[in-house]
Amino acid sequence: MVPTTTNTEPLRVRFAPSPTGYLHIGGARTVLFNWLLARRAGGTFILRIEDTDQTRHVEDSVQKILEDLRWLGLHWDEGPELGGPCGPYFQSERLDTYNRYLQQLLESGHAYYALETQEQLQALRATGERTTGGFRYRRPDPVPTVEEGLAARAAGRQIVVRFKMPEEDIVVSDIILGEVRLPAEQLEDFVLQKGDGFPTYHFACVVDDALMRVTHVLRGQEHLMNTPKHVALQRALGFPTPVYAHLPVIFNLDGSKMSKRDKEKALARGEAPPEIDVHDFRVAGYLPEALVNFISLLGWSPGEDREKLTLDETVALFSIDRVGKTNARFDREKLLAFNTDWATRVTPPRLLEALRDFLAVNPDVPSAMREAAEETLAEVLRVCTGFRTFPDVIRKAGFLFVPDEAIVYDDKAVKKVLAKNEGEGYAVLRKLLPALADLADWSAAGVEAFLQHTCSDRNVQLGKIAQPLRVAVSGTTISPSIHETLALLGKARTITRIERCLQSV
RNA sequence: GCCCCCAUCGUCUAGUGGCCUAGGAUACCGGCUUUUCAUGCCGGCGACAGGGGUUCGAAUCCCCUUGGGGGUGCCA
Repeated sequence: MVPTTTNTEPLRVRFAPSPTGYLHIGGARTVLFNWLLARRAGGTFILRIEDTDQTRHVEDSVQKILEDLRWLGLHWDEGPELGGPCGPYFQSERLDTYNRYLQQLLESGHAYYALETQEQLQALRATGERTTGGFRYRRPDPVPTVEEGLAARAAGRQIVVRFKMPEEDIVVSDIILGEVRLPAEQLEDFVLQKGDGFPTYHFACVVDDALMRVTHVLRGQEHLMNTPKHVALQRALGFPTPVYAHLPVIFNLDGSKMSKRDKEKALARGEAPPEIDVHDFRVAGYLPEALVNFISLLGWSPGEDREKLTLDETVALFSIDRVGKTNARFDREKLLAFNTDWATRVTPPRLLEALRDFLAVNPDVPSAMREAAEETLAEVLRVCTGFRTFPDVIRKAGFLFVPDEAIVYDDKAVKKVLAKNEGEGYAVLRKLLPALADLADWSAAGVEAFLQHTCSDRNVQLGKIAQPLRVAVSGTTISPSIHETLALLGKARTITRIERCLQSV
C-alpha cells in the first residue's frame, strides 16, 4: 500500500494552471471540484501558477485566469495577490527550492546527469517507433558522474537531470478509480531538471505539493500515468503521498477534445466560434451560476434527480464518492437550458449586475446600452423574460438604445406587417398617430388600456395594431410586449419613429 | 506496438443483486398558453455495447470481445 496522508490534518487542495491563456472549461471543472472539496471539508484551496515553461508563457494570462476564477465565484485562500504561508505561489520564483531538493537527490544517488542531446533522443525515439513501436529511455551504465555532468554544463551544454526510477511496479491508490498498478517496465528515468535549469512539471509539482502540505490532488485523468512518477519521487524525497483523485475528462459533443483550435476551425468555415474558455462563455452572455451548475454535473451528481443547485447547495452536497469514472461530453443545448432557467431564478439585482458585466466585456453591444441608467436596464430585464443568454436581450430590446434615425427596417417584417394588403399596416399607423399624440397617460398600463380600447372600438385583434407599431418603432417583429415597449421608448421617440416609418413608404 | 482507464436513452446522469415492464434532465416530436420573439405547462419517443459465466434472481459481480479515452516529451 502506498502511504497516504492521514485524514486528521486539515484538508488542503490546489489548482495549478500554467499561464498559457484563459481558463479552459475543462480546467474550470477541475478547479470547481477542488474548490468544492475544500469548502465542503472546511479546508484550504490553494492557487499555484506553474510557469516553468518559458516558451509557452502567454503575457497577461495569469491575470486572465484570476479574473475567470473570480467571475465563476471560486475564490482561493492562498495564492497570487493573496500570498499565504507556503509562498511564493509562482513556480518561477521557487527555483532555489527545487535546486535544493535536486541536490539532495543527486547526493543520495536518486538522480543523475544525463548527457544525451535532444537530437540523440529524437533519433532513438524515431527508431523505437519504427521497430518495437515505442521508446523507453535506458539508463546509462554506469550513469555519468556529477563531475561529468558539471563539466558538460561548464562547457556550455544543456544537460538535464534524470530521476532513477525504481525497478518495481507502482500501485497508485486513487479514490475514484481504485488501485491502479503500473508495471515497472513501463516506467523510465524521467527528467527532473530541464536543460535551461527549470524543473519539469513532475518535479516542481511533487516538491510544491509537499511543501504546500497538499493533502488531496484532484486533477484530470490525463495525469494518471504521471502519478507513479510522482509517487516514486515522493518516496525518494521522504514526502508523504497525497490522496489522489483523477477526474474524468470533458469532450465536445462529437467526442473530440475541446480545444482552442475549434474556434479557429469554425471561423475558417465561416461559422460562429464555439465557447471553449470560461471567458468565452462570459462574453457570450452566460451566467456564472448556470455555467458552474452545469459543469458541476459533468462527472458528478447529487442523486435524487436533483439538478438545479446554487454553489452553496453544491458545496453542501458535494462528495468525491459521487464523482464518476466516465468521460463526459459538453452539451451546449443543455447549458443553454440551464442558463434560461437561471436567468429566472437569480434575483433581479443579481441579474442586472450580470447584464452589466456582459455589456462591459462584450464589444458588440449598442454603446448607449453601456451608459444606460440602472433603472432603465432593470426595466429592460423585467420586460425581456424568457431569454436564453444576454444577446437575446439585445436582440429583443437593443433598438431602444439606438438613435431614432438609425432604425433599420427588416424587409420581411415590413412586407408582412406594413406593406401587405395595399399598405394595411401603414394605414393603421396613420390612424393611430394622432390618437397616440393625444394620449396623456404614457405608462405601460396607460398605453395598454389605450390599445385595448382601440381594438374593441374597431373590433380587431390586438395583433393588427401591435405588429405595425412594433415594426415602426423597432424595425423588426421582435420586441417586448407592445405597451412595455412604447412606455420604455417614451412618447416623443415613439411618435418620431412612427412618423419616420410613415415617411419611408 | 506497449501500458493504463472507461462503457445505462443522441447528450448529462440516477441506479451499488430483487424496489427496474430502468428514474430525472436536455434534445427531438405533438398539444396548450401567447399581440411578436421567446419563456412556461402537459404528453410522447428514446438506453443497460455484444457474448459467456456466477446466482433462485443481474444494469448491478467475474471473464472475453468490441468500442471510446489517456499515456508513451528537456509540455503541463
